Amino acid sequence: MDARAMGGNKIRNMEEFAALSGISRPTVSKYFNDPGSVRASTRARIEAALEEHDYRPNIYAVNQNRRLTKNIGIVVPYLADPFFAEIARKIELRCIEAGLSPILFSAHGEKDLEVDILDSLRSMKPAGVLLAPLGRISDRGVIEKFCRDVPTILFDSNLDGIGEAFVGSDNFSFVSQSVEYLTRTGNPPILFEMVRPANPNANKRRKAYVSMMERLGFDPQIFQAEGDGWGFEEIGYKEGLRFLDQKPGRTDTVLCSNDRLAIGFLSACFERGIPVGRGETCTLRVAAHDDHPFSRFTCPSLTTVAHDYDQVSNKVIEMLFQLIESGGHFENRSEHLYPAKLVLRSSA
Amino acid sequence: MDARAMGGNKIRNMEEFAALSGISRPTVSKYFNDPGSVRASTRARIEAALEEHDYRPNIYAVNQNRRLTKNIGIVVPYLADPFFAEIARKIELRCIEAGLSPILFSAHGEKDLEVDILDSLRSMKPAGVLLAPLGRISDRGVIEKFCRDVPTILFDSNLDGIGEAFVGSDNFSFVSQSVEYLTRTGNPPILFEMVRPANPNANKRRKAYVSMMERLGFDPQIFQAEGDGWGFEEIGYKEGLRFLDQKPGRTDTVLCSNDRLAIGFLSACFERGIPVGRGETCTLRVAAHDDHPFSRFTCPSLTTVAHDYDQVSNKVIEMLFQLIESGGHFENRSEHLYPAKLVLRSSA
DNA sequence: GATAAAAGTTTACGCGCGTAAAGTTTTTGT
DNA sequence: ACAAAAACTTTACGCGCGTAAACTTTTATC
Repeated sequence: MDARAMGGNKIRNMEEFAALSGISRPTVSKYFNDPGSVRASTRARIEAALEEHDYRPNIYAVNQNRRLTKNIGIVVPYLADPFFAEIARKIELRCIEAGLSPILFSAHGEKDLEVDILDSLRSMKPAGVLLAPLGRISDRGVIEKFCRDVPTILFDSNLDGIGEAFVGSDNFSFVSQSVEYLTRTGNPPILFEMVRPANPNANKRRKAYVSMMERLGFDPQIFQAEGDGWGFEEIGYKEGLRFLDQKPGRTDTVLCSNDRLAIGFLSACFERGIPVGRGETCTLRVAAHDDHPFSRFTCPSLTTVAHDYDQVSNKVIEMLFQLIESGGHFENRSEHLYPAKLVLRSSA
Repeated sequence: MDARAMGGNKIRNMEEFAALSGISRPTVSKYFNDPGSVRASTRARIEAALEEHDYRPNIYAVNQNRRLTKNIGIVVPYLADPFFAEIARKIELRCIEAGLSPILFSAHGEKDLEVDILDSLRSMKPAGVLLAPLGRISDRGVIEKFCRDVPTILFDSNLDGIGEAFVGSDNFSFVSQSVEYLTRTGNPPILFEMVRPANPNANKRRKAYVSMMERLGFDPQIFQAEGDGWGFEEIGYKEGLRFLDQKPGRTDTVLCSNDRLAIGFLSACFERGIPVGRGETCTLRVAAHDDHPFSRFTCPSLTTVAHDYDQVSNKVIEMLFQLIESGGHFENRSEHLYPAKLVLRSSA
C-alpha cells in the first residue's frame, strides 16, 4: 500500500504501467500520444494510475518509432546577446504551452558551431526548426541543404529563398521612423554602423537610411566602425571615441545601426564629457534601433525603435504550427515583416 | 559511382553502413562508441566510408540502449541575464570539446519551469547535470530528489548538502575586497541590496558586508530595495531614485550587491544629475559585484569585483568529468569556492 | 432493446542499435 | 615461425514503444 502510494516501486516500461492501470498497452500508448483520443473513463483510470506511480514513457524509445518527434529546434546566433535571449525565451515558453519540446542552441557567433548544430538537429528528427542564422558568415550551402531536409522557419535575419518562411521586423520601418523623428525635431543624422556587419539586417538598415535621407532631401553620411565579431558594445565604444575625436561630417546627431553599438557609443560620449540628449545644454543627440533590454538604463536612456517582440514571436509560433500541420512544407515561401515602434527616451 | 560520391543514396541504418564499409556491424558500433577501441586499419576503412556516405547513428536508438547517454544537462535560472549566458557559453563549449552533448535549459526565473526541466532531464538519462538553481524560490525537495537520481553538480548558487559537489565564487572574497577598497580610498559604503534576494549569494554577501564592516570598526548600513523577480536593473533604478531622494544613512559611497542592480542605480544617479566617480567633482562613489559583461559600458564605467569565470567553468567541467568517471557519485560532497578579483573602473 | 459505431483488447512485428557468446582471423612478442 | 593475445565476424537477443490486424466490449442512436 505505502510502497504504491509513495511511487516507490519503479516502473520499467509501459507494459508494467498498463498492467497497473488496468488498461491495455496499445491504449495507454494512444493516451500518451494524444490524451484526447481515448474515452474519458479510460483517461481517468490512466491518470489515476499516473498519480500513484509517476511513470513517463522512455523518450528515446518513443522518438525512435516516430517519423518526427515533438522536438522543436530553436537556433540563435549569439545567446549572450540579451536580445536573442529574450526572443528565445518568448518562443520557448510558447512551445511548451503547445506541448512541444523546445531545444535551444546558440552558435555563439561561430560558423562551425552553426553547422554542427544543424548537423545534430538533423538527426533529432524535429517537428520543426526555428532558425535565426548568423548571417553573413553563415555557410549558406549547408543551411540551404538543411532546410531541404528539415522543416525550418527563419526568423530575425533572412536568407533569400531559404527555409519555408521568414518572420522578422521591417528594417525600413525602423530607419524611416528614426530618421523622420530626428530630422523633424532637429538635424538629420549621420549613420554609425559597422564596416562588415555580421547581420544582413544592418545592410538593409543602411539602404533604408540612404533612401530615407534622399527622400527627405538630405545628404546621407555614414561612419563605418572598424571591428569584427559580436562584441558590439566594445566596437561602439572604441570607434565612438574615434568618431568623437575625428568629428567626421555631422556631429550633432548620430543614428546607431543598433542599440548595442549605441551602448558603447554613449559610453564613449560620457568619457569625453559630451552631454547627450535633446536639452538646451546638450550638444549631441543619439538614437538607435532594436530596443535592447538594457537600453532604458543607458545614460542618458536611449531613444530607439523597438521590435514588436510579441508580434514576431507570435507569428513565428503560428507559422511553425501551420508548418507542422502542413506536413513540413509550404507551397509558397512567405515573408512576414512587422513594423517597429519608436520609443522616445532621453538621448534624442 | 556519382550517386555514391554524392552521398545521395541515403543509408537507413548501421547494418547498411557496415556493409558499405566492409566492416561488421558490431565493430562499427564499437567504433562509434569509441573510435580508439578499434584497430587503426579498420578505423581508417570506416572513416573512409564515412566520408562518402555521411551516415550518423540514430541517436534515439543509441540512447535507448545505453544506461546513460552522453548528454549533459546545463540548467541556469535566467538566461536573459548575460552573466548566465556567458558562463553557459563557456561550459557548453568545453562539453563539446570533450565529445559530450550539452543541452541548455533556462528556468526563466520560474519555479515551475525549473521543476519541469528537472523532470524532463531525468528521463533523458544524462551522464551528468550542471545545475545553477533558482535559489530561494527553488523547490528544494524536488531538487534534492532529482540529485539522488541523476548525477548533478551545482554551480553559482549553493544548496547545502544537495548535489555531488558545488563550484562557485567566494562571496566573502567579493565583499571583503570591495569594502576594503572603498574604505581605504574614501568612506565606508552603505550596502544596496534587494529585500528578498532571489539568489542565496546575496545573503552571503550581506553577511560578509556586515562582518567586514565590523572588523574594520564601522557601522554597517543597509538599504533594502523593494521588488521581486529578475528585473534587477529596473529595481536598481526605481529604488535607486528612492534612495537618492530619501538619502538614508551614508550617501557618498554605495556598494550594490550585484552589477545589475548597479546598472539601474547608476541610471538613477544620472537622471538625478548626481556626478558619480572618484574625482574631486563627484559626490557619490558606486561599486558592485560580478563584473557583468555590460559593466564596463555603464556611465561611468563600473568599479566592481569580478568572478573568475574561467576558473569556475574549468572546475565545473573538471568535476563533471570526475563525476562521470566515478560512476555518478562522489564519496564526499565537496565545495569549491574561487576568489574574486577587484576591477577598478571609474565609478569608485 | 436492437444495431451500428466507437473504443478497447490481444497478438504480433518492427524500429535501430548495444551487446553477449562463440568462433575465426590478424597481430604481437619471442 | 609459433603460440598467445587482440581484434574481428557471425549469430542472436533485448531495449521500450508505435502500430497494424483481427476480434471483443462498450457506447450512442432511434
